[in-house]
Order: sequence, then structure tokens, then C-alpha cells
Amino acid sequence: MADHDHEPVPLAQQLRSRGLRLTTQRQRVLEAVGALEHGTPEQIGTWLAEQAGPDGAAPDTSTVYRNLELLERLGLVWHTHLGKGAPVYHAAQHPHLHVVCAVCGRIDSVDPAVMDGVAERLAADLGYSLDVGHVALSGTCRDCRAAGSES
Amino acid sequence: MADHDHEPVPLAQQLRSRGLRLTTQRQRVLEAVGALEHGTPEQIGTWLAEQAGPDGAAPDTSTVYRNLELLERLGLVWHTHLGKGAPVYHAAQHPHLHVVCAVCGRIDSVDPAVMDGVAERLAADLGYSLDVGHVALSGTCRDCRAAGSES
DNA sequence: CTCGTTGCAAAGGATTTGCACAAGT
DNA sequence: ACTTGTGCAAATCCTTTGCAACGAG
Repeated sequence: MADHDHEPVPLAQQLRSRGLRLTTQRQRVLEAVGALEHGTPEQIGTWLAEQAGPDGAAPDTSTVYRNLELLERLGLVWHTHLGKGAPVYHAAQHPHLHVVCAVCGRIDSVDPAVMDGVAERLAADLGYSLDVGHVALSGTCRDCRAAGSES
Repeated sequence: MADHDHEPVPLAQQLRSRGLRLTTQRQRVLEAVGALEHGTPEQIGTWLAEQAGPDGAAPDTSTVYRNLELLERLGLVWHTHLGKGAPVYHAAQHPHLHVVCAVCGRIDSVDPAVMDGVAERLAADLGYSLDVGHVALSGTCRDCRAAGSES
């Protein structure tokens, strides 16, 4: 279904250099994060189960969590909290900022550069080093605004 | 302990106009949100218990949750997700934006105006109406940056 | 008196943890 | 072989829900 070379394999490198092991589950989880642009741990687990087919075994939920955490420490994936109890993970390769519609839940990606001004200001005013990758903005999308004003 | 006039009583108004009732618990929860600048439902519950003293009864956890939700619908309080599983509530009267330190968890308040530029840009580019009140930015605070670079 | 509200306890969903076994190196 | 990683199940954490009793209007 998928070609196995999605990753330029920095994964193996990263792992070896830390005495960690390259397992099938690790590769699959990373693959899933890349495939689902914005996936919650649960969605990732589901995707893996689907990919595995009726017979193949998918990584256990706890393994998914453990590996997402690991991959994040390795800098290969990132997560953002978009709202209540639903962190979404995305590959670190395409940095982007999330904007979530508070009404329909739709997620849009935005160029992180829109936050440059804010980052500078926070650095100057508070000494904060802003982590743009973890920022989730919330608002109402065009469609929902239109729908809302109809009623 | 407290003067009972913290609120210009828009609460009673809001409630009556919707056929809802003004209860002691409701007033206390609103009071707690105002007192704790950034309180999680749990912290609010704790604060209420402390205020009540050893004998007085504090509102039940479920009541706290129910009323926070209600107060939010009434537009009297707002909540933000600062990270995993801990939404914080704050009075709608002092609009501010939260910046959380990813390392120490410290919360700083920032003038929402820093986001004006971003809001305009999102409106123009995506038709989004940005909800500045729900935005939580994440980064590393001055102290943690200093501590981090020491090691 | 009537219906919104509360308290309590149990149900739920999401994530984490302990442990023995399986698997990378 | 040695040690890390995995699966499974139990444990947590946070939040929600059902229901009988309570209290505001």
C-alpha cells in the first residue's frame, strides 16, 4: 500500500545514537503521523489497525502513546492541544500552526510566520521564547460564521 | 470574609432572564473564578472548600463543572486549554491571553492586543474570526531558559 | 407548589503504569 | 545474552450522568 521510504530514515539514526531500538511499531507510528496530517493518538491507533488488516497486529494503544512521546523527544513529531482532551500529532517536517474552528472542529494550517511579530514581542516584553509549533489558535471559520448568522 | 458585591450582579440578571435560578453555589463558583486568576475546575473546588471552612459545605465537584459551563454560556467566564487535561477559567471581565511555560508550567497573562495583527491576517486570508480569549501560547519563560542553558 | 439544582455515586473516556514475555543488536 | 520494547490489564485522572432530595421563585 505504501512505499516504505517515506522517511529519509533519520529515525534509525536518532535511535541508534541513543542506544534505542528500531522496531516495526516505531516505524509504523511515525508513518501514521505522517499519513494522517493531524492525528490524535486514537486516530493513529485506528489507522494502524486498518493498515494492518484483519490478520496483522497493530501496535497496542500504550505503545502508540509511548512512541509518540519518544518520537517527540527525538524531534520527529510535534503535538498540539487543540481543545479538550485531543492532542494532535503531526510530522515535524512541515511546520505549521493550527487554527481550530470552535464550532465545527475543522482544523486549518497556517504559515507560522503570522506569529513572528507576536514572538518578537513576547521575547522583548517577557523574555519568553515562543514555541510556535505548539500554538493552537481558536476561532470561527468562514463557513460557520456564515451558518451562524443565518439563524 | 469577602464583601458580597464583587459582581455588579449581572449574574442575577442573566439568570432571571432565562428562567434560571440564583443559587449560593453559582455565586460562589463565580467568586472563585474571579479570585483565582487562573483556576482549573479542581483548583476552584479546592478554593471553595477552603473558603467554606471545616464545617461549611462546598459545592460538589459536579456542581462546579456544571456551573462553570453555565457561567461560560452566560458569558461571565472563559476557559482556555493550556495543555493536557487542565482547562483554566478566568473571569470574562479582564480579557487576557495566556502564555504557558512548557517547562515550569507557569502562566503569564498578556495583553490580547499582541494578537491583533494575527487576527487581521487570519480574517483576511482564511475568513477566520479569531477568538483571542481562548488562545494559549506556549513557550519557555525567561527563568527556565536561564536554568536550561546552565546545565 | 413547581421545576431548576444539588449532592452523591457510579459510569466513561483518555492516558499511564507495572510486569512478564518478546524482540532488536 | 543482554537490555530495550511490547502487549495486556489494571490503575489514574478528569469529567459527565442518573437520580432522589432540596430549595429558589
